[in-house]
Amino acid sequence: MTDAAGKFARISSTPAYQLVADAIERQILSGRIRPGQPIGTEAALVKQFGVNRSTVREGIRLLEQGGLIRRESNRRLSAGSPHYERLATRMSRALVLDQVTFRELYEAAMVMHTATAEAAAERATPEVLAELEANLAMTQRVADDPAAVTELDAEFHTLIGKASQNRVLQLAREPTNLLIYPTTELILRNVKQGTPRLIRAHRMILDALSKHDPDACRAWVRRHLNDWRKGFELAGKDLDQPIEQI
Amino acid sequence: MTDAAGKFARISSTPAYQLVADAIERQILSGRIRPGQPIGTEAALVKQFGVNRSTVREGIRLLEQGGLIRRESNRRLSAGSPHYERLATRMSRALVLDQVTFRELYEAAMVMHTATAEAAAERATPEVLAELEANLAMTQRVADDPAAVTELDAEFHTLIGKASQNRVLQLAREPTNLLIYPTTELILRNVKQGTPRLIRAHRMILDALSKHDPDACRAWVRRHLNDWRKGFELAGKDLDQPIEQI
DNA sequence: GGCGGTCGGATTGTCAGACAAGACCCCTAT
DNA sequence: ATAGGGGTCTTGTCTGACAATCCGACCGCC
Repeated sequence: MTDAAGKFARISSTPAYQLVADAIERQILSGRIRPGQPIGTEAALVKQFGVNRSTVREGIRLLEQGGLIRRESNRRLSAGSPHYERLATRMSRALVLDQVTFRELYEAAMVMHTATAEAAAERATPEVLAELEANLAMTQRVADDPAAVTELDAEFHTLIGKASQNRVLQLAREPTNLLIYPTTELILRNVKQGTPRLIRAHRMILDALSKHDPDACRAWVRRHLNDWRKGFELAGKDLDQPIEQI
Repeated sequence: MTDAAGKFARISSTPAYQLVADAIERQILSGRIRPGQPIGTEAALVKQFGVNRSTVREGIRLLEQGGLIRRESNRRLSAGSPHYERLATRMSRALVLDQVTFRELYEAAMVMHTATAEAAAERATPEVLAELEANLAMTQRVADDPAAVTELDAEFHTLIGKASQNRVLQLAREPTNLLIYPTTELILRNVKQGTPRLIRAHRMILDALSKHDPDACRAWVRRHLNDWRKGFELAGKDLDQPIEQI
């Protein structure tokens, strides 16, 4: 990017509130302030940085949205590791704004969900299996309520992510989960076979997980996702359409 | 907010600056304000929302960090779709703070990078192939500078993401890219065979992409990642260690 | 007529100070 | 010992102000 010798570096004066935010961020990332530990009061920060309270507050706001700082119930600010859920919503929002198509979503979900399921089959603990079992039982109980089934479906897949014990995969997967979620309800309402097929798929996936059988697990997740795609098309949607806002 | 009659309303008491941020965010997400379009001036927002300028500014800061709003060269604020790079750094930061291990990173990268490469083999355009070719040529030229090779390696993999034409996968993958990156240099410095093997792998991957051969592409990416893992262990690191900060 | 310099308005970044509403804390009265 | 009361601290919001900068318009000069 830097070419001929005569050019000078692009001048960029960083605003003070940005510097404040950077400083606090470094403190947290370097571990000097542990997650959960309270950040100083605004007055203290004013003294430390030697700037006005308004400036400090603007700097804090920069970090607050990112989740690096969160408000306790007391309104007091403390450092907090940004949790995945928040990041995931942000990611899916970016994808929506970028007008990603359902085909891209489907393809990516296929890759990541099968991989997660495979890992989960190898490592699922009895605790997670119990949670999944409870989830499935609840799904069967509310089978005639598409909204409830949809919600439980999302939870089911999040639980599989948990079972995989791979947080990188979990984070990478979560946005697709969020984006698939709103269409599931639409499908369940429009496609008769939807709910029974969903429950059957969950049953088989859970069985495969219990038996620690990665291949069966992968196969059924694949089938489950294909069902989703077919239901999507049956509901009269086009796969190459951009996904809509949530 | 104000209810004198009884204790009915569970007071949510959202701060005003948060409300301002939410309002602006809705405007952008709903498409009423297109990316790149300037948001009003602070004075205008003050008038619209009926709050003080400080409050408006705090609201703006909330969005600024997320990339929903960005400063033009004029310092003027305009809407902007948050781009992946920024999100990716946020995601990798979260993973670091969560003390994710290298094994998790390796496993997730294996899944997503092979899938991306496969998709890229099917869809790579001549333009991207040319970019990759240029990248590889440059890598060979600076083969004795680990830092430069590392940087070009990261770019190589980002280009493969681009070639896959799947933005969901691209976003999901990017954090692993960022996290692998800093260790690559370490490996290249400590392992003699590192650079030639890296170049050879890139060569083979690029050939497979050119021939639109997904299987070969997948195989070589897999080998490339295994090299990374082995190099990591050869450099005396433990796969089950949490990844360090960037 | 084209060019560069200058000026004024608009906008952002920063500051000082103030006040209300809660949250917190310590102290006391029962 | 516990409930209540008051003082202090902290955050959220507002008012007002000023410097730096940017932008556009205007003006004089070649």
